[in-house]
Amino acid sequence: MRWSKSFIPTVRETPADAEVVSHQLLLRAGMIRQLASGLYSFLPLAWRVMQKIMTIIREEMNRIGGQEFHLPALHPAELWKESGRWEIMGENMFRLRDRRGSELCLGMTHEEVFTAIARHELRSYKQLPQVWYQIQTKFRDEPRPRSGVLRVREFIMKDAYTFDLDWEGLDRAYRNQYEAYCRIFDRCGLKYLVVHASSGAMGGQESAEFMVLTDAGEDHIALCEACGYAANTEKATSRILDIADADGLPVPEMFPTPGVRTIKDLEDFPGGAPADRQIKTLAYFLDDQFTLLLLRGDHELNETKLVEATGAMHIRPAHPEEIKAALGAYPGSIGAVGVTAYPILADFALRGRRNMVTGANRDDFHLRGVDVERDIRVTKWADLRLVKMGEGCPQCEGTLTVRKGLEIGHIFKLGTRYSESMGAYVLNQEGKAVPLVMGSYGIGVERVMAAAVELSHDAEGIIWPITIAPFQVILVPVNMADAAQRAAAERLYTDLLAANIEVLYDDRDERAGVKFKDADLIGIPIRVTIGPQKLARGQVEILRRRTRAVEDVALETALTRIRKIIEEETREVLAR
RNA sequence: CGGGGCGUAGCUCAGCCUGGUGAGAGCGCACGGUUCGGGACCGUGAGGUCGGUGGUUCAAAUCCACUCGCCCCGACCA
Repeated sequence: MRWSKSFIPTVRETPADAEVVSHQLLLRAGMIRQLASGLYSFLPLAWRVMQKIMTIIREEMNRIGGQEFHLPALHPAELWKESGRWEIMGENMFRLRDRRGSELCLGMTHEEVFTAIARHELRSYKQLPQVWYQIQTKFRDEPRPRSGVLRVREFIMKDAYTFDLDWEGLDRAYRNQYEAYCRIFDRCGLKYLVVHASSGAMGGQESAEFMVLTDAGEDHIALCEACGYAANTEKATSRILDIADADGLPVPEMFPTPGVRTIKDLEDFPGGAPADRQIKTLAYFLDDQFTLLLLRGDHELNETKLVEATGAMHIRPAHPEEIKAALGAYPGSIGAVGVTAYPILADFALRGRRNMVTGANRDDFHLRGVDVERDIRVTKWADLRLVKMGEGCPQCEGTLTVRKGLEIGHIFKLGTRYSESMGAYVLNQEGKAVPLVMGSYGIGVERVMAAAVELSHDAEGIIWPITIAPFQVILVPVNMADAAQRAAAERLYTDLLAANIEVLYDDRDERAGVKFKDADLIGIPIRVTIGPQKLARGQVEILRRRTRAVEDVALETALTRIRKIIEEETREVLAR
């Protein structure tokens, strides 16, 4: 490709509203442009990268027996009503009506449609297992699109679905996908982590996320260096030290705490208590049921765990006025002692604790000497706590650190969640109808591209892993006005093309500095420079973007050498 | 949805607080010239409904109201 004929609109200055590195660099490299909030156009350079990623994905999916489909993005509402997700997805789903008034939605994911195909067509265990996938656009009306291409409302996802007769089959399918994912991300040159995850709105039993560690990510991952435990904090558990409580009072005692509203206030208040001796009381509505949630004062609620523990579909914190009406006090003075009218969920960390301090349900008063199990009618104990940096690993004696991660892939063991709700059954060997056991597996294509940028860039621009780079080689004659340089460049260009090497030929009539800056910015792994001095000696210069290592080679042997370097670079991507 | 911020040339921004000078700068773009291995220099030029609507005023980019859009921080997910 000749640069002079290409559309590669690089920009010098970083656009003001780009915060994360991948957003800034993809914009500056002339790869993406924003159309509206959460909607991006992919320009030719970006599309080349995405196609390479998709090719790698296809190869690995096909390798494990995957069969590629292409399903509609527009779905009838009935399908989603059958699975129950028409309600669950709420505002995140784009909904519309056709001219006859029928309800439709834009697909957020494709469990429903694939299951609908499966239930019509799969009848016998003899047809199993099946591994189906597609690479297709998904629509999600995100409450807050952000970080460039990382969180958007329309994106390309590779989604795969497996159908098996039984759980052993699903385990195998899941394992295959897991390994395929590892190969995909390895080949894309990403350094990633596999973490235990919550399955959220997808439902199902077990799930794992593929994460790239970067501050641009939105997830928090708890890691143990000692044993390798890694979990999304939505799911993570931890070991915390037992606290030995002194004997308390025979009965809780109310005391005035004027102005005390927070855990911190009460710590500082004379006669108060350290955070780990306080009971934090939160009021939530769980599907319209007012509920009290109890945690240790220094612990934070994990809403994902709350949803999983209760099965609630919609949760929200209660408003101050609602709390006042229910308990007789405003937040800051509420507690669960003596409360019988509402369910009370308590975190395991409060079990057996005595001599605690909590709100008295009277503004500006607290209770001391509270023995949790004696004084509070807990309806359910659960793990509700968000793990924190520095707590103990749940699997070994190590310590957890918490780091930010970007989710690039997620695999789920769905089980029979969809096959049962949507009636996808096959006959087994005994002639008995059994629900298909399903798995679902997703990769965000744009995120893979952005993650590569987040992980691999420098002050000058992007450094693409050669496996997904838009071009393998960029050829830059330093001065197009020099006939000798131009002739040499044209010849090498023709040779590279003939050798099937992906080359971007910077034939623009620009100064060398401009070309070098642009080459660095768009991140082509191998730069071949043709300049006056070296050319006079019959040589060209080869520079590697990542290491900046430079070597001069004879013009005649350049092609061979470049081929060799491409092989080396490719090997290095896989080795990293 | 709650909180914060921003909309002036293709891009980055100044001007606004304290209304009134011919709406500006740098970069980019076009043309001419000199340059030519790390975003060159000189000259000339094109380019704007100051996000939109309404209002206040003799006078609005500037003040007020409404509205649209975008970004960032918190609850969702590839």
